[in-house]
Amino acid sequence: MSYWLVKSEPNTYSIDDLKRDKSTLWDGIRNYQARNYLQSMKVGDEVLFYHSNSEPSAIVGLCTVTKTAVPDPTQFDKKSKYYDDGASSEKPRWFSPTFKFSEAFEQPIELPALRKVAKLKNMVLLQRGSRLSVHPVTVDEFNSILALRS
DNA sequence: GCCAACGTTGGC
DNA sequence: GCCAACGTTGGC
Repeated sequence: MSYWLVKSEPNTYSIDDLKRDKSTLWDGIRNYQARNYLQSMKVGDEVLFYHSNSEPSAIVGLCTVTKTAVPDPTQFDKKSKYYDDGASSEKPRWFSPTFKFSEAFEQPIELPALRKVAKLKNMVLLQRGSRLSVHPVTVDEFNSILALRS
């Protein structure tokens, strides 16, 4: 099993939206490295849900991969802001797994708190200038983060 | 709102 | 294939 972290701006799609929807297709990702990670997600993988551009930014919950990636339908939708001219149904470029809501933390684990944890100092999220919106988390990092839940 | 970091685009 | 210009992300 693998562990991941995904970012979302809460005014775009929040953990509460996922809680309400119960399950969601993770679409609209337009970065190749993030795309490759989305494609390698397996059913049962655990995914930390992070609110970016938030006050404060924080890890706010947990979800689970319930379906491996399929072609992201928004790349074919001319009306979508994620439409991609260079993608076709024969040659899709972007892919989306499905996540199921698992848990919303009672207390979000805020970015400053994460920075204080020695074990997390190498975490991708905390690297200077890290903008990657989907990335792997080690099992140690994952467990350290869950241990911070109150 | 500012700006650093980084990815992408396109001219050459 | 280089690299300048530009766009986006995201912390502060």
